[in-house]
Amino acid sequence: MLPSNQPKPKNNTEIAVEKLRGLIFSGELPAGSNHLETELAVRLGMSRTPVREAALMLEAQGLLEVRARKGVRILPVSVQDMEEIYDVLTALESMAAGQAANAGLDHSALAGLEAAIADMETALDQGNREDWAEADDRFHTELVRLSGNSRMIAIVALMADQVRRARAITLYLRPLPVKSNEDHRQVLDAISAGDAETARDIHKAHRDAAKSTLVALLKQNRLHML
Amino acid sequence: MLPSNQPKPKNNTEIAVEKLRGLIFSGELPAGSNHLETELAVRLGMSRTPVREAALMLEAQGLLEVRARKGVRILPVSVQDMEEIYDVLTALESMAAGQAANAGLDHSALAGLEAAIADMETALDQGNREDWAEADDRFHTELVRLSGNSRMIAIVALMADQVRRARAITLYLRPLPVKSNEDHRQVLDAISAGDAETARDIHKAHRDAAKSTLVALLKQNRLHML
DNA sequence: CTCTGGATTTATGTATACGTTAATGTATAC
DNA sequence: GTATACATTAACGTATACATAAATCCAGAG
Repeated sequence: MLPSNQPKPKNNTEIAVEKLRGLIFSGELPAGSNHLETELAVRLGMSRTPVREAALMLEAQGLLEVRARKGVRILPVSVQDMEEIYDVLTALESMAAGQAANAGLDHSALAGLEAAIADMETALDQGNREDWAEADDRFHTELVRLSGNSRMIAIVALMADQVRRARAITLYLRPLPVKSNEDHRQVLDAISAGDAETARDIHKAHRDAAKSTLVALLKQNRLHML
Repeated sequence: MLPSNQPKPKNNTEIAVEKLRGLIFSGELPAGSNHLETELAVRLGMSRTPVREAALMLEAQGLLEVRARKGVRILPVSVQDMEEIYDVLTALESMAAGQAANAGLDHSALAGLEAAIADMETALDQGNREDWAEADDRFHTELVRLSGNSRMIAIVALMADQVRRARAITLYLRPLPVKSNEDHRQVLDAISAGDAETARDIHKAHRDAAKSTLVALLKQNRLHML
């Protein structure tokens, strides 16, 4: 079978999950806002059943909250939430970096990381923060993907989702991430060299620094909720 | 308000989640088995709607799979699954151990860990594997609880759920966990001493060893699926 | 005897109706 | 003027009916 790029037929519940995620990330359903199931059903052009099922799934993913007679509430992300999420990401990604170093991956297997770093550098030179953020995200996703651990991949994706809005806001508040790019390069070098401990340690330090920077930024700007 | 031990009123979906979890862990719904929604609804004494919603939630938790026209399938846990889960637990718990060491916790805050270790030692002396497993579980849960990271706590609980059946089976196959108890004690000592790096490293080594033991045991006994 | 095509069955996916319950608003008593 | 109790309302939780699509079964041809 040829690689089918056909969008496989999805049921309405899956469609509702995707649409709601889109509405949340785009800010059309802002953090803290409440929405009745009926209202969302009309908006998505389907009945309450799939909308309700989608809401329950998104609740499990930590994006919203289903409350009796109050509708679904889009969960805001507090500074404390950000700290929690960064810690989880740090723990999992650092392990992934160590495992990648131990896996003895050849050059081609590391091409994804290499490309992400190159793109980050290009974006940085051009001062294009959006592109940098995309490539940075790609680096972290790829790092975890190399672990081959499906649970790790899923958890990291979930956590990344939860901070997506906050990152978009702080993207233009933070200093240009020059140090960050150096860190990424060092992590890749350690993985190439098969040095698991260095890969782990550098990545952990990188993430911890990113967390500190972000938290300080949020507090400076009085952004306690996002 | 006095501490209300009244079981707070739960809706049928929550009840269905609990009952289904119970049926899965008890083995009444064995790994790999398929069950129609209607059938489960009759069994739980409610209509399909809450059963279906519960199934979707349990699917998000990785305990089963909802397939169109094939009913829900209780997911078996393969050796590879166990490896993945142990790696996630290792990463998160190790970080938690390090954070606990850095938190400067006093003796009373560590009482839970202390008690768990004491219970493990008692159970070991008596050769009571069930009690040992319970106390071991408590140690790991408590370690993560000390981090105060609600996401970490939730993820660890989820992962622990998925290996619960497998652990019950291997509990009587494995050698008596003498080394394990020594490890726990060392982790607690490092936390007490505020030595984050040692706490992290020892705990990681402990978990990695546990994973190796378990995987070897499963393969020796041809238990590829649980 | 095997394989193919179509009819049939059946379980899910979805819509909808209804009961339940909590929130809101109003009226009355203090 | 305030507080309380009751009526009203509105949204969810649940049951159920129905549409849809896949799996099964059977017949007929090769």
